[in-house]
Amino acid sequence: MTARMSLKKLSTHLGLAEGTVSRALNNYPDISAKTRKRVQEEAIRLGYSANPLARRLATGIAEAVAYIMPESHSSISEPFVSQLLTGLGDSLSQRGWDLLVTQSVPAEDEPEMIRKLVTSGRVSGVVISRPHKNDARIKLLQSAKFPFIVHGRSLQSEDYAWYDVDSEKAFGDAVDHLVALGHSRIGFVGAPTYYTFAQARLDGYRNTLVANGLPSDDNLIQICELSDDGGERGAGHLLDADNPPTAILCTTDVQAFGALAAIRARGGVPGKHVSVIGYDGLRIGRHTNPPLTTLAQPQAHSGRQLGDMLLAIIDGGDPKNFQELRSAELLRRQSDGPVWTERVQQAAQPHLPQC
Amino acid sequence: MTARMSLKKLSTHLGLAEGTVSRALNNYPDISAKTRKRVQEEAIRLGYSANPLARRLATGIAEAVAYIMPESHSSISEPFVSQLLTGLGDSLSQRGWDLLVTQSVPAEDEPEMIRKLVTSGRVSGVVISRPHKNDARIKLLQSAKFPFIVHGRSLQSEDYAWYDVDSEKAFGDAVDHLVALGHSRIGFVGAPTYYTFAQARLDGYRNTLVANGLPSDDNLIQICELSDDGGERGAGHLLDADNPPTAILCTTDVQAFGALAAIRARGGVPGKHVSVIGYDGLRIGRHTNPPLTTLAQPQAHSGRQLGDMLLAIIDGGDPKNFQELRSAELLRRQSDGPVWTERVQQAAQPHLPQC
DNA sequence: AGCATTTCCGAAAGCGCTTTCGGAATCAAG
DNA sequence: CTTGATTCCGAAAGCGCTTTCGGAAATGCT
Repeated sequence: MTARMSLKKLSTHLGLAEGTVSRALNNYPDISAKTRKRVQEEAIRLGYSANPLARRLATGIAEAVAYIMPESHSSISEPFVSQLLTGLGDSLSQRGWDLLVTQSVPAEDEPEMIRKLVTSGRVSGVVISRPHKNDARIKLLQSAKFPFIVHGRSLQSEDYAWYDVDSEKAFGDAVDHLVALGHSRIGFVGAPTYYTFAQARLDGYRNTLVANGLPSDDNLIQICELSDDGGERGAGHLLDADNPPTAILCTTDVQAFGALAAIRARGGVPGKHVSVIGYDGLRIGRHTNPPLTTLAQPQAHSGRQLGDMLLAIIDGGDPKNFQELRSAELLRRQSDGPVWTERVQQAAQPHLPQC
Repeated sequence: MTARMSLKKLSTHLGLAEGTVSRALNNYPDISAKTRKRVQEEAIRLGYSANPLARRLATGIAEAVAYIMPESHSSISEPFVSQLLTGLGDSLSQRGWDLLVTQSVPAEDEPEMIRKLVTSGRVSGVVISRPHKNDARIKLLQSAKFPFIVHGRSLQSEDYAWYDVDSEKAFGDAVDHLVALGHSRIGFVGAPTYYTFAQARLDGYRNTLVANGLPSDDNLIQICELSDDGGERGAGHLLDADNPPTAILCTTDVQAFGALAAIRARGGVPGKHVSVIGYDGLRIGRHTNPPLTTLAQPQAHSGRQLGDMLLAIIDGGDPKNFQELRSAELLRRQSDGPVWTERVQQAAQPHLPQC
């Protein structure tokens, strides 16, 4: 590999001052069209491109944003991270910016990590996932007046940018759907409610229950961790109680996988004896036993969207103008069905809705 | 946020020269223990830490490495990416280095992207995944004498660093296992063989077949894409042919999920009528129908390992000394079983091995 | 032709650090 | 009390760019 071309070499080669060449390359208006053309052509001919580190130091623009990895309690790799990063990378690469991935080290807490990140000047903005209802990171970034965007929302979400899916509404839809299928005892496998999304989904479940004239029974609610094991435990408790639910709503697909297992372990057939509905729309849900009915969020391009919005904010846009709420749709596969009774069973085999 | 502390301010505050303070902070031996202590304490008291961009420019060390995202043909998000990044991040953060995630933009090819990345000076090393048998990226990095490590191997792997799992051996083990269960017609759902891992797994399958005195029949081999749909198509072709296999080996778990679906779609019971074995050890395989028997690779800390090795190479270590071959283990769940025959069925219900 | 503009480029001062080099102060030895 | 060797720190030159500023050259005007 030949010695890297520098501005200095390029400028002496062209017989121009460094500053002139720099301005020509950056399309300053005070450079004649002729020399600008000459400079730019020679630059690409010699394969010159400015050293990003030097440029960043000189301009004070980091040309990079950081994605804060969600804390991974249970070493469950988040299935959405890869997709989100791809989208983010797409968005940033159009501008030639870098995507950093960071996580807090065990020794220090996350706000401290973010504080260091922000003050270090390594990045121009950050995106965070899975905010808590009262998220210290968000407050920190707000008070620092640092550009950021949230994948999700906290309780007070008026003053910053976010991209979220209305999971409260989604869970309402799911309850309506189950009620329409005849269910009146609907269980809920929740996640720790310091997560905003966990609270929202619980609210959607509860509120829609009452809206349908059904009681909201706390015995039908289990809060457990965001893993298949968590879901299995939670659903297990529900099923083992007196007067168990005939349907179970789970906060995430991964939990729902565990719920399916819990039902099968007790000799039941999910979708027949007990309905299960998850949330996320993971493709992998097509392969569970039975295929999982789920609330599918349109996360195909959420990363792209987050990136574009963050860039707009870094460019000076008002964060308040970048708040996007998408909605999830019920994707019926085979884990939901009409409420099961002996009568129905004798009359006819309960039909399984098709995917 | 108060104005960021700079070396200059800190040094005038201390009544020392900038250079002196810098050397004190960096533990140069020519600074007296007394002043060094004074400087370091005052630095942390005032919350000073060097601007990374300036340091990187001055030292010429990028203090960052890049992870090249595998090309995502089919928009299938790779389940292992998240875990790998976590491990990589762990390793790098100990040194305070950054982790960049990059991918090639549609407009340019991957080697070109890597060339730019390397010459830009933004990173001190790169890690790449899923190498081809004859990988242009590897050649490029080798000829540039740039520090890198490969997650996997190419055909010629003597001269660079890699971390890989012996999937040839793993597939041999799987064939032995199936033969021991009585199978003699074993199908193979492969991936494009420009991927080294795809070729290795195919080789392991073929060679072990002959080693067991069985013919290697090309009609039992289907090459298809790395997705559940690909696996379903491939397995479907196998099953629809004359004299179909009684067991199917799949290159990845995701493909195996599709194979399970193909069997079920034809009225068969995977693990009973037709055995299926995947590769990856994805946790999600516990929830398929039936739970997938798989070759589990110990990828829990592969990211960490890759990071540590790359750092050692950047520090001047000889890449040849950093080659690590791990092995995968057969994780029996319920998609494999003895070869199915009418006789066996009449004699007794085929038993399903437990997870 | 003469003056006021405008156009275009060179020079220089940073950006915030690191690192080499040399000299002043300190020390031990004669 | 010298001398030579050490110890410790200051000064300055970068790293490779950007950007402001001022002036020379070219242009417009009357």
